[in-house]
Amino acid sequence: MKKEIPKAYNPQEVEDEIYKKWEESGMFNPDNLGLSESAEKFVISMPPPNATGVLHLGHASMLAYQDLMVRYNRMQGKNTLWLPGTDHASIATQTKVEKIIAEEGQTKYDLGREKFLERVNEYVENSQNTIKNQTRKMGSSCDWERERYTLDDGLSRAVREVFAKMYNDELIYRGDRIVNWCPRCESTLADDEVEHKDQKANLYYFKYNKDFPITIATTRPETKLGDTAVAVNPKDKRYKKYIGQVFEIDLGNGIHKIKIIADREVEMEFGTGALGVTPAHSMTDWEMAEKNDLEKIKIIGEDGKMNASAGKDYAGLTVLEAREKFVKYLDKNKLIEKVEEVDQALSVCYRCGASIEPLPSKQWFVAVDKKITIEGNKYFQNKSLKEVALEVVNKIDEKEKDKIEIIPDRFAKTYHNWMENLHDWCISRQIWFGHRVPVWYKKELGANLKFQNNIHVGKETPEEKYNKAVLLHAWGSGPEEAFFPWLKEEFESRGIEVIVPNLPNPENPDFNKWLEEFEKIETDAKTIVIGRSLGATLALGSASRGKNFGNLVAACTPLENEEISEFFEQMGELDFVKIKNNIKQYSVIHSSNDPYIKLEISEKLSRELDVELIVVENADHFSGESYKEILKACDVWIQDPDTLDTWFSSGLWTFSTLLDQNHKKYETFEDWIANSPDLKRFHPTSVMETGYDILFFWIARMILMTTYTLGEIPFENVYLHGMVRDKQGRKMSKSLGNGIDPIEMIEKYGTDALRLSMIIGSSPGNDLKLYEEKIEGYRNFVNKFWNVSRYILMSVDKVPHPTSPKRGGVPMAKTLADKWILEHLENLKRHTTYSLKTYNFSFAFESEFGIRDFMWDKFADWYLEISKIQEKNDAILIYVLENLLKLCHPFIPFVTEQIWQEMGKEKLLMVEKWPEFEGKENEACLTQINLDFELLMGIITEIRRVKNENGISLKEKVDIVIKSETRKDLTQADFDIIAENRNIIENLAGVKSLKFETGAEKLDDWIQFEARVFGFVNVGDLIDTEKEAKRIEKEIEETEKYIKQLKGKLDNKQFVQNAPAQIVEKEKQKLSESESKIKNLQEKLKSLL
RNA sequence: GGGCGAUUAGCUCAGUUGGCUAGAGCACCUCGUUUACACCGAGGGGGUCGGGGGUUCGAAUCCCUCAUCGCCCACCA
Repeated sequence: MKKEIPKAYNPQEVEDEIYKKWEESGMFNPDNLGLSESAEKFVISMPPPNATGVLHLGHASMLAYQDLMVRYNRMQGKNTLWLPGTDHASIATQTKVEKIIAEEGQTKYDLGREKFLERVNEYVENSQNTIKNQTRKMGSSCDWERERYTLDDGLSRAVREVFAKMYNDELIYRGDRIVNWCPRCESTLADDEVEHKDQKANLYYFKYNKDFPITIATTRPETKLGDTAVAVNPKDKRYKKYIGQVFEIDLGNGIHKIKIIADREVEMEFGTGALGVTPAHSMTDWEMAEKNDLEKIKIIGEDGKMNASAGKDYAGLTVLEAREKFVKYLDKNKLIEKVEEVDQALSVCYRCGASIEPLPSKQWFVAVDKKITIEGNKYFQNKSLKEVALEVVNKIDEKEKDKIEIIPDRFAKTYHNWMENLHDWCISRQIWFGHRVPVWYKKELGANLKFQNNIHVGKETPEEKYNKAVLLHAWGSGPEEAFFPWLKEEFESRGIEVIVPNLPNPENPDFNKWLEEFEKIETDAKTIVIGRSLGATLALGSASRGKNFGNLVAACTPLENEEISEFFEQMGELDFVKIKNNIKQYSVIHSSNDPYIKLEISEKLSRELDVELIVVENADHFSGESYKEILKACDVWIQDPDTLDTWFSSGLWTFSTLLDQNHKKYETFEDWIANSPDLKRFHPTSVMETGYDILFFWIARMILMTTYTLGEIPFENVYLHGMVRDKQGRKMSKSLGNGIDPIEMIEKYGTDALRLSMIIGSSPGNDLKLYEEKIEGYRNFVNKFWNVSRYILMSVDKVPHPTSPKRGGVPMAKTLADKWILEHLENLKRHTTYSLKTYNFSFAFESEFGIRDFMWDKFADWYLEISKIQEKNDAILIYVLENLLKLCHPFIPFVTEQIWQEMGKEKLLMVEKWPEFEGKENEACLTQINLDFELLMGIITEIRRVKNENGISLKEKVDIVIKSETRKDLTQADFDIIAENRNIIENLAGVKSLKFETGAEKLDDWIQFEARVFGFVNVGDLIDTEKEAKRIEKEIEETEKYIKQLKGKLDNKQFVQNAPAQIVEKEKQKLSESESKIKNLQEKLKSLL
């Protein structure tokens, strides 16, 4: 063919084009692979990258491993699907956008829920595009036609359906319990979203008052304002007498009853052995309070500030301010005994790092311990979610085929341990971005609602315009001018008195005074107070805790006048007076996305609701219809304002992505599941490949949700990769400035090089160190491969197609070198296949019989050099190259495909068939051929060495004598091999004439190669005899030592008796080889001196 | 406090059920402008396998212990 091909591989020039070719071929989509129905499947659900920011090395490594598996399996002829997508990542994304708008000087309350969500969606769309393009850059062969996003219409319905199903099975419930609260995110967190940070803290020893008999110790004095008990160990003699007694204390926020209780959990050695119990603000204390029926006083609000219950001295202060103030108070009253520095594990939010406040709150939970039976579900027969999740995963050393196998299996232990200790999962989040909890509350008019807190006041309150409006809550948005005065008029025209109370001065709010005004309003049931949505920069928060503000109506949002008018007409139909008299609060949201009006209730308020609730399985039930229908259907429908934990939707990922996205065809969930073709074809997925850091967050959730919903495991295997770190093993982070940008590396070294640098040296479950020199090294490998191909394509006359002449597909080998390279190629096929099958990716490439060694050392450095000397065998060159390209393709798809195209192939390498081989895949199969060839290599290397060490140029031709003095040396067959391949030795080692001398009587004893070669080569007079003699002396010395060792071993009766016969035999052989070697060395030494 | 992992050449790592005089790549030293490749070729040096103890004929590999580093879990307030 003799082609002109660039001297160096330039990835930048070809990668994009190749990717385009792949994508346009349609072969990423399994439907186009032309496979039969019965073809084995291979499916990976791509762990959806967060819809935030850009692709980092973690994603890049994940894509490299997955694409490797996917390409390998596709070439194996499997029905291969790699389904890509993105995750909305509620808290992470929301936090990110909040930061962005903060730079513009705004908060989410300024924008309101809708405008804010618009901003989020805008942001998401943008970063999704970035991620998608970068995923392509990595060469990912995923099916873009099946791309999904967790907020897609179909996936969202799946979320609602599963929620409803679980609710009906009583696996989802609403409970008023202590939860982890992040004051920064203003949301609850699941237990595993809380991180612990070690830090020093002061442990204060003090008494509540002078008369109190017990000194307590705490690191959080401010919480003592909510104490209702002191716990001691029942065995503690010091306090035994007090157990059961009740003391009254006053810390400035009213009289508290403190009961002395006994609890075995209390450590006698820590502090004073007495623990002040704060039920509302400590997980431990909460449990004690439950057991002992204690009062729970909530003194810290959702905003992280002290509330009214903490007393007027503390209300409105941050926790830290309150702590300082309270310590001062204790100090002033001489109640502090001592202060000690202790180590403490501070709970912080895994997203924003803010300190977590445990708070009691009404939230939605998934019951993990409730046993249920589901018809047609083989797992759930009187079993709990937790039990099933434990049951379907193989333990270490357990290898049941229909169970999930975790690789590496040590993580199975971690999984089981974690799952066993799982508590009910709190799934509601006070985040705006995400799947809204699909629960609508049917408000029975007349129920008593309690207004909570969360009155937000913005500085920009247009006091002049509207006579000081009250802002009731923060969502909704829009031009107040559009509706506010009009709304007031509407009420008044209906004979309702409207009062718009004064706002507290935002600069210096006197909340108590302001609250008093509200108290007054409450007494007048005919009064309505109109609120208006506005940004909240200042929150009243805890100061208003527990207050009933009476009949408040908040109307938010950008309603047009006519709409408002229409709305109130409807309200009239519903007996507006009745509503007025009974509904304490509601708000009206008009969404620009939806054609209907929803009736909603303020965010925080809803948690205080105690109303009948109705779960609506499919919100689309309402869509397309006007709010009239809603209003007709029931009195008032209020959707829960919270959204679901992002892991709730990701937990469905393997199957929600495979459900028919044209979901409106299906009326019921069961119908949808049963009739989605992709779900039938591709679920359960084959491998879940992801980082070990989300084993609990995600893997565990998928197992829970999928076994429950489908009665099927979500995946057969879990392959966990490690984290990418820098050369020192540190995490890559912006603050350290040690991050590597994958895109920058791709531009510099090419995608293939980057992929290899992440695949090599990585093993399941272990972290990977990555640095630029490493990537550079694999760039060199890629270039070497390029040049090997270049040489072959330039020197071969034409690419035979198919390869011929052939013998079972393998071309005829003429020479020893031919046979040798073919033997090793067969071995490489076995080795690569076995390694990939067993997930030993790095091993496939880097080990003794791996790809690197074959391509660079055996093929390029030996075979190609020999092919320049011997009669050229085009068929073999092409055969080896083609096979090597196929074997390497999953690792380095771009360069291999490019070479394949240079060869003039019509079909894409991507869909070529994986090389076949005979024999066992996990055994190296090397024969006499290999030993013979190694003899040649050994002789050549020895001649080169001697020449090199004696300053003789490799090019300079010398005379060489190969001697064999003893009968255990070279056999006649060996001499035949050497003679046959004499020209190779002469060319590669620079030899003028090659002579043999043998003193052996019999040459048929077979012995190992090292002994045969070492010391035979004699280059005569050309060497520095003194230097060479020294070297040989040293060698003799070492060999003698070795012989002594071997003899000692063989003289040991126990060794001969106990060791397996073949081992003993091996040792004997080694001994005879060494003895022979030493004789040769001595002989040589003699001839030198 | 509990659990897991790591510790092998200057660096990054192999070393699969215990059995080649412990290997590779990079770096290093010497030599080399042979039309595939200097992103290369030839040759070479370099390790008490973290320390100590044990099991065994035999240990980098199995057991115990100590040390250092890293990670995960946990309500010592």
